[in-house]
Amino acid sequence: MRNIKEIKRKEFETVCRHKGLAMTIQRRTILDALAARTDHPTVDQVYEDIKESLKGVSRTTVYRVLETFVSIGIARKISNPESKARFDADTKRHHHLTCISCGKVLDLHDPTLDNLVPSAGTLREFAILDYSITFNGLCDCCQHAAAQIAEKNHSSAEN
Amino acid sequence: MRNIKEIKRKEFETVCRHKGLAMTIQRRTILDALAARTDHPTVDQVYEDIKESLKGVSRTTVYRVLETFVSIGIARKISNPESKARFDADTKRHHHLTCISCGKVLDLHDPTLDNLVPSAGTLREFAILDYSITFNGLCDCCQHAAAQIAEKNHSSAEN
DNA sequence: GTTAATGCAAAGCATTTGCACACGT
DNA sequence: ACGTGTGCAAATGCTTTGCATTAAC
Repeated sequence: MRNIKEIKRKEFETVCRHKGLAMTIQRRTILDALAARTDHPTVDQVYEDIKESLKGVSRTTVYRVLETFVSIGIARKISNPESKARFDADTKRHHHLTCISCGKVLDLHDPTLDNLVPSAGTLREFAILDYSITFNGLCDCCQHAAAQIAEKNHSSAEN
Repeated sequence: MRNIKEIKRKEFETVCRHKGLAMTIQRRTILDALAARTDHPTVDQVYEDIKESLKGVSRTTVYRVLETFVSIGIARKISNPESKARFDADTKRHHHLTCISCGKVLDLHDPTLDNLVPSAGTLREFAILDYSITFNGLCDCCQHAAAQIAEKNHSSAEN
């Protein structure tokens, strides 16, 4: 089994041939950049990642290409409470750990969470196609930062 | 037991006294408007709801007041892939049914989904504070609309 | 009377759009 | 060659900010 980048590229080429989409350098590069990250980059983060290797590329193109990926099903726009969109090349069922302090979004693959079904009575005529759980909390860094602040307050309270 | 509006107002008054926040007409009115809806309104929708009864209120105030509500814990900003923030006065644990066709977000209260814990091995140094499940699918209306289109295609295929 | 909250207008980001040019098929 | 995709710049939409005024405590 090849790496995720190779797999995504194949998937993309198949869809392109099927739908008559052009395989431009921009689309290839942006797909590679997206597949290389597991932290759900924003449009700007993807742009930063590719602008060195693809001189002259515009932010507009990154916006448009990412939307194209979502519409053909090889990427997803993930829900988050920030004011900017975040994208994910992983379209398999998985869940998210969202840091309420820094906004980082981590993937959580956990088979024990992959077969939830709401109680029959709670669903009124709604046909579920998929679902995703968002766990909100504090990531490693932010926990340490919070602990340091608490520590500081504690020692100054002692003086 | 009184209605949600009364309950929210009491909750708000308690927090205000505790934190020394002023109970302005704007805050009361915005809280009432938010508590009166179950469909996760945007800032603009709240503004539209109150501008008649509170002449001269500004959008800026609605933005600031809703953020205040989130920071004191009497409302939540909900995750969604749109580019605008949506708010929810229901701060109890609950889940969402999101229609991928029309964008509507319905609440799902289901105790069987309220005590999920990820497998120990899957969590790397992340402190979970809360979580919410988003079920994506088709609401009643959109299912019917889809069925009608399918029906139409089927009968024209017969000709 | 103090301090915090509001309203206004302007600024700030993220995102979208129109149009001419360039590129992939 | 044709039509789609891209780059640029301007426009749009949502949100935030600075500052003077107003209102709550």
